[in-house]
Amino acid sequence: MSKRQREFEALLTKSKKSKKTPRMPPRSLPVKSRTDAVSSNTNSNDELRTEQQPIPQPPSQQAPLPAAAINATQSSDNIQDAREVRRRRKKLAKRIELMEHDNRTDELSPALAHYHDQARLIARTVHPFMRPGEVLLFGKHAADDFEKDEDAEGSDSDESDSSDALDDRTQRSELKYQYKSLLEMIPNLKDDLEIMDEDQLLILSTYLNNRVRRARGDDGGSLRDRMIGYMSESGIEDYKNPPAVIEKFRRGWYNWYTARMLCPQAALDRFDEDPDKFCETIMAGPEGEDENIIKAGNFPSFLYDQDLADPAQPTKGLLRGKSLWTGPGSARLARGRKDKTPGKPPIAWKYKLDHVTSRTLAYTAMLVRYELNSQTSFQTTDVGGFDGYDLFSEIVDLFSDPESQWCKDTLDWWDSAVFANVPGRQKPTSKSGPLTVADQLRIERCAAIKARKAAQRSDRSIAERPVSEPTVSSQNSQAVLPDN
DNA sequence: CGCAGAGGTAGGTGTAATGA
DNA sequence: TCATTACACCTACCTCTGCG
Repeated sequence: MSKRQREFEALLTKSKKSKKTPRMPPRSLPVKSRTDAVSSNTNSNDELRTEQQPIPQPPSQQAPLPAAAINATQSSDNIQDAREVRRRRKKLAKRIELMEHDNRTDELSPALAHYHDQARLIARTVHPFMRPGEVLLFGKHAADDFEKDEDAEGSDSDESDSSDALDDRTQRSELKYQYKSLLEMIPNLKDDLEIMDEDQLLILSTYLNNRVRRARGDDGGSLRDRMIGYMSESGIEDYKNPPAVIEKFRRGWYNWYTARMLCPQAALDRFDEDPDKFCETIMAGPEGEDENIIKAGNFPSFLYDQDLADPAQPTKGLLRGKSLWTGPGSARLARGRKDKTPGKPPIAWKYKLDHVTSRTLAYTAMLVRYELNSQTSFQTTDVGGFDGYDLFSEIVDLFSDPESQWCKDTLDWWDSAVFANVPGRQKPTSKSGPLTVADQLRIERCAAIKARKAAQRSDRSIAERPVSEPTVSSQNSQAVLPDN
């Protein structure tokens, strides 16, 4: 564990302890007491405040300045600023109070509906195992170091860098990405963090964490039984009639149906030769040449479209599967869900997601992997040395070069085969046949916008390097199409 | 040992949209 | 307007863990 990570852990632990010490039975706590607690907590804010963020005080408590130094305009500005900070603090305290209430009662306050929706989207579009507390602490205390990090990333990495240092940089980079995503998704977060104290941060973290966990649970549940239905489409005669129900503890390597889906695509021939022997090898803990056989980097067969898969080309047919995002009714439709379909709209419709990102795909893959295995409680590790966290990272990494042909083809496929009918989405232009005038104008318009954005990016590039990850979709950044 | 909280599951309920 | 559909997500309940 890196030094910085230990510092985060210590801060997180400290936050938890400081919260637990004065904990009272929440149900018996009268509303007034809770209000008092929230407002009194704002004082402990001082402990965490950085030097760059002076403590705003009401004008009456500010030390008097020498009369000669007082500029009338400045004085007026100070009063305005202090009022503004007081106003923000008040609003924040109210919001945190509601969150604390929701945390305690498991209710959903209507005033926080947007926070609730965005929080549920975190697991789905940023990281299924995000620890909001760690990310927020990182952002609050390390945001100033971002520039230094980016300078360091920009310099040629020293070959003598230890793997620990590399891990540390990777972790920081991931935390930075998650923090920036949170800023995009959670309303007012940047402003709130500036004035938020330790306890408020903990309440917000718990609020986000509860919703991340629930969204993950709900999505897993909705996939659980659908998975069995999809098996009948494997195309292999022996696997076309799976049992209607396979209990969770009988999945994984305990039966051929789920085992074949978990088997690495590259090892399917070996699996088909003797499925029982293959399963035994995995469950006994693969050794020697087989040690890495089911490591996350050897992508399991369920991630492939078996009609396209080609042993000579490991990426062919990869990541073209069914959709969590457009609902089960869409899984067998050529262009995804129809625009006009009875029933409550699925996730992609609700959040206006009109394309996938590496992270939404990785999230879905991880959930499916878990639903196929025999574990009865959610864990990232599984028999045979498999690690779900690695699977997530490996899939995100597949898209690290957005210019690669595979990356473009895969995202194009998702655009046309799954998200083609999302309302309000730009319809992809037909690749064959003459373009209409509107098509030509649209292409010109897109090209002009792209050129303008590229120019703006290059202007900013000195002061601010772009995050390497693809943009996370959110309600605030809807309709961002991948650059392909 | 009891309590509280975290993390999980199953099943019921709510709801947005369609179409008669 | 109302029945139907197909989904999201809420609720109740469970187990496990940490703490006093």
